[in-house]
Amino acid sequence: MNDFTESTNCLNCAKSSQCFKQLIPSELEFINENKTQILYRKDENICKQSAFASYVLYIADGLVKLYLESPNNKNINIKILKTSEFIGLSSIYGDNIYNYSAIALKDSNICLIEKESFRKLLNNNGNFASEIIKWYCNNEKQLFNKIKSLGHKQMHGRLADALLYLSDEAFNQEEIFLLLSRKDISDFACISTESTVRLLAELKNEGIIQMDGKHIKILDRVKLINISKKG
Amino acid sequence: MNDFTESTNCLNCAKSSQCFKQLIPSELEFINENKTQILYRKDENICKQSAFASYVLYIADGLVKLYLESPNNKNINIKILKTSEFIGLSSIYGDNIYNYSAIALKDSNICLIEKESFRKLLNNNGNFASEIIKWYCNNEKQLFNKIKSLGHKQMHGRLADALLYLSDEAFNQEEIFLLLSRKDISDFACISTESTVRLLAELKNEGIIQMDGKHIKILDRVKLINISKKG
DNA sequence: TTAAATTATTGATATTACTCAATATTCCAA
DNA sequence: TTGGAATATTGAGTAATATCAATAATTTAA
Repeated sequence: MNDFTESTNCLNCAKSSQCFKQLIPSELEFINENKTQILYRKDENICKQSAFASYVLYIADGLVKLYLESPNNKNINIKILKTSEFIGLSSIYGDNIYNYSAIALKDSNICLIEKESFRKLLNNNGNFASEIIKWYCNNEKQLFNKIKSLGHKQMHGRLADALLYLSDEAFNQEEIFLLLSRKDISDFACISTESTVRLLAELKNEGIIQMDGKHIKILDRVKLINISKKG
Repeated sequence: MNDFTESTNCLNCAKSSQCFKQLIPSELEFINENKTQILYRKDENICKQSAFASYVLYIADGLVKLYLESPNNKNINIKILKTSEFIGLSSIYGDNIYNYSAIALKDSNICLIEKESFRKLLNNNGNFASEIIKWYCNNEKQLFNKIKSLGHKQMHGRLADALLYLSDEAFNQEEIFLLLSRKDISDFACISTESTVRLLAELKNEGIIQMDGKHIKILDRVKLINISKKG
């Protein structure tokens, strides 16, 4: 963590998102004055669905799981966020509450940015706002993929989608699966934990994945994509 | 339709969205020069999933169904858009293709706005961009609701969600259900058409809805909300 | 290190919801 | 108006998947 103590100043932050590059120095200074950085330990709650949202959160360094909470402990995992990503962006103009919960998958440095300041920057700097819109374009596509997976696919297809997502090269250096329980995986696929276990065993038998405890590796991505397509 | 012939000029368009109010006259003029208005007849395709997206579409007047296409005619209906709403916003910065298909539920006047011009405005006018971000905040919330509905709810809850959405007061003057087939309703709930028919009959028997052919009216919204909550 | 708690696994069963098939109804065009 | 196509409805059978229960393995905390 020590290499980030130096970057608590936004002006020379090494983990800056593309959108911040659109800001002029005085604007960056403005952000810097209206943010706090907090270290969340693994498994700590970063934000809670339905809670009052005063800040936009930015992952200076870390790994975070976003999920929707439902009654009966039936959560839905939405995605895993990495360094340089935002949490709770939509609270800027939405209901002033977080629409989801977030938990640290490993120790994470999170910047809390005053919502009001963020709004001011959006209004004053169209390039900055455009970058945020860019983020939303991509975000929407991801949510559509989730909806497609949940809408009409059955177990096999859903789990394939979850595994493909979690093994995406975007997470290359992170051993994501080591940080997830079977329930986490099933909450990504939105199937029962028992079904997840059974299907994972199947995939292992078929040589599509390699599995040893929490360690899971995709051996045959093409077959997995086919399972996903077949639904 | 006739009362819109006069508003093909953006500067005095009566159906202007909140975001356009952020534009100065020269910017409105700029939009006006880079858009075309087209009348789509009921049931006509307005945009097609995966097709090349050159325009951002704006509903000057009409009613449009957005849906995701999957193989096997298993579509997923996402939402119904009314006058003053955008279609295909995310193609501005995304993959340059439409992420969904759209069809006119009734005759609709659609403005096709050059993507490049739209981008230019976003970059130059933070207030305009902020309004678009506002739209995205709300959009995200809706998609999360969809995901919650599809993730762990079973038939009854899903259909309740679909009916609650379609009977929302936001559509007050539109007799939405008259424009939808049973398959449309089931594609909103993501359940089979046969199940939809059976459940609708149940709801009618229980006095929760009134139904006569395509005409459906919610009689007991509270009970429907309970069904939705119970999942 | 050991006991307790949590998580993972497996099997059997029950529920859910789809598919298929048959029929009825509605819509549409000639 | 009338026949044909599309849509809606109903029933029966089946496939998919969750739940429950029991056990095993792993993790955690004292």
